[in-house]
Amino acid sequence: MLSKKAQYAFRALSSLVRADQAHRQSPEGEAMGTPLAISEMVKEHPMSTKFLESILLDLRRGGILGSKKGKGGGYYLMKHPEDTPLAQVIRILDGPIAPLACVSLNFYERCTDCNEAVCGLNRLMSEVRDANLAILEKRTLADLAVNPDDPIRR
Amino acid sequence: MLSKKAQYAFRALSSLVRADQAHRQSPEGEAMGTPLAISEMVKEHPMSTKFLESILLDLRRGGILGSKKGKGGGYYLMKHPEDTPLAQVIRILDGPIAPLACVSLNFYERCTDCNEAVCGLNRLMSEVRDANLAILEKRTLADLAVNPDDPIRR
DNA sequence: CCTTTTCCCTATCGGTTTGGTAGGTTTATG
DNA sequence: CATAAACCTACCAAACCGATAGGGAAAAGG
Repeated sequence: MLSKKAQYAFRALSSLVRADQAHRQSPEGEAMGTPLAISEMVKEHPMSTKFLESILLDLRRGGILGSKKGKGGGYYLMKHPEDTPLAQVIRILDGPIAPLACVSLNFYERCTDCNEAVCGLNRLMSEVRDANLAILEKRTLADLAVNPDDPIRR
Repeated sequence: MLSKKAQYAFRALSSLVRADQAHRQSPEGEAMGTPLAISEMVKEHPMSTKFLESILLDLRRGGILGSKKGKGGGYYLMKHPEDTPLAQVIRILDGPIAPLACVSLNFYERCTDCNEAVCGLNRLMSEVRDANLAILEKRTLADLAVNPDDPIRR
C-alpha cells in the first residue's frame, strides 16, 4: 500500500502538472517560469500544509521538483511531465517497489538464509516486480492529469 | 514490501508442500494424513519457533492449513498446493494487495477527498492492482517448490 | 533598509505496527 | 501418566507513520 506521503505527493504533483501545462501553452512559456506555492496546492487539495511541505522537500531533493524562494516563489517540475515516471516518485517517498529487498533493483539487499538462485519465492517476486515496473516506469506524471473522457489517448 | 511474517509463511509453506507431495506419492497416501510439526519446519528454515507458531495459526484461521494436536501432530495443507494462490497467503498476513484501499477488491474503503470516477491515481493504481493479481492469483503454493532446472513445466 | 512572502531545516510527538518473547493451557498419543 | 505437540493471551522494544512546532534563510517589493 502506498503511504499517505506518496498519495499526497501525487495530488500535489497533479496540480503542478496542470500549472506546467498552462504555462507551456502561454506564448512566452519557457520551463520553470511560474512556480506554484504550497498554499495554492493546499487550496486545491486540502491537507496539512506542513506535512506537504516536507513531502515537496523530499521531491526536490530527489530531483523531481525545483523551487524558488520569496514572494512569487513556489515549486515547479524539473522536467516535462511525461519524463518523470511514477516509479521515481514512489521510490523517493516509500522506498522499494519490489516486494522483497532481495529482488529490488534500486534498494537491493542480500537475502540471509536463502540461496537466491534456487529460491522459488525469489523467482516469483521478481515476476511481480517486473509487472509493477512495466506500469510504473512507463506511466508518468502526465498520466496523472489525464481526463479519462478524452476522445483518444495513446 | 512483504513483511517478515509473509516471508516466513512462504518458507514454512514450501516445507509443507514438499511434505504434502511426498505423502501423496506414497501408496496409502490420502490427504491430511501426516502433519508436519513446527519443530521440523524450523529445522529446515531456521527462525523463531514462537513467531512461526503465530503465523501458522493465522494460516489455519485463514483456511489454508489444518492442524492436529498432540504427539505426532502438526500442520498440513487443506487443499492441493496448486489450489491455494499466493494472493490468499499475502492477504491473510499482510492485508491488501492493492496499492490503495480505494482500488482494493477485498479490503475496499472509500477514498475521502477524491472522486474515484475521475481520479487519475485511482485509474493508474487499478492497473497496478490488476497486474499484481494476474500473477498472485495464478501462481500457487505449488510454484513455490518448483525447481527451476526441471526439464519442462507448464 | 525593512517587511512580507515564501521555501528551508530540525526536532518532537502520539499512535500504530512490527518482530519477537514469555508462560501457561489444552489435546492427543503411547 | 508422561510426553509432545498445538493453542492462547499477554507483553515488549524498536521502528515507522502521520503530523505539528518553531523557527531560519532568501528573495521581492516598497
